[in-house]
Amino acid sequence: MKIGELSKATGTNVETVRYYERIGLLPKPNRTGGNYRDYAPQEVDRLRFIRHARGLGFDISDIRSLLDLSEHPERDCCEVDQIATSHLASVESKIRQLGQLQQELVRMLRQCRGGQMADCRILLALADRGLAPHE
Amino acid sequence: MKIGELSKATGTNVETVRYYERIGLLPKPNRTGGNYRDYAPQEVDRLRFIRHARGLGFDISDIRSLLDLSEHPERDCCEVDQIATSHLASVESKIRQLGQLQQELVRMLRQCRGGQMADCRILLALADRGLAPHE
DNA sequence: CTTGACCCTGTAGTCCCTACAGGCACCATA
DNA sequence: TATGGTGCCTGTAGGGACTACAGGGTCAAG
Repeated sequence: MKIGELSKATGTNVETVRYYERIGLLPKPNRTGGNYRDYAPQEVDRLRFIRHARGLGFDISDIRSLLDLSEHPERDCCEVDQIATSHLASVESKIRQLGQLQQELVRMLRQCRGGQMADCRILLALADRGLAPHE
Repeated sequence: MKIGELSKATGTNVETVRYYERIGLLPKPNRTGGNYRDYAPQEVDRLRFIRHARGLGFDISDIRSLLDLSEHPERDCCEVDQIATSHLASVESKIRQLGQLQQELVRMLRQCRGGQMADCRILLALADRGLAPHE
């Protein structure tokens, strides 16, 4: 299976496949006579796994761990649980943060009554306090 | 006012201040005899504005526009409104996406009953389908 | 006069790709 | 057999928004 087919089968950009190989997330495949990468069918699964995990926001080092772990079927799966749990926590904290941003943006926008820049409430709101989006 | 004071007054990394200057977000300040940057007080406001907007997730090019607009007090503020509105939309869509991720992660984690890697539901869930986090 | 905190420039690294440039390999068609 | 088009190869640079040095200069206090 050539890189283009793997790419299509998994919905992954060809450049990304080569990138994953470069950083060691995908093993180096065999090569054909013409020096083309020649993938075994199970690489489709591995790459789907990677893409799905990336789609869920796991970072590459998490995925590296998950793949490593999955290659030791006899070991306990609590490490996997840990990675997923901590990722969930970070997703949830991001949701909370964004919720606050959203509220602040809504508040800013509600104050805008049109008019001139000089009185723009949005710019005022942005300028007003220091860093803190909270409070 | 030296760069370190500006940095403290705004809670911005010194390197970041120089970076903003390099990309033209902050004007080039005067220099002292010893070639130190010497900031006028209003730069504190400008930098606070920038950091606040960044904290709200506006990207640099948005901020550049907002700053440009704020320098034309006679113009209509609807462009500002537009930038903020479209940013709000993107925040809201990010929130929706993350909400879906969260649900999928929770679902995955609920299925984990501990045990061995070979039966790990989380790995299964990650491997199972193709790309789609949805459905 | 030396120490230490601060400042300077310039460059490289981070993360996760994406996008070339310049060149082979392969297959179908004329 | 020539040719064209597509796909593949390597290697490198870019992007966004910083961050982190290395290798120096400046300044105030002791």
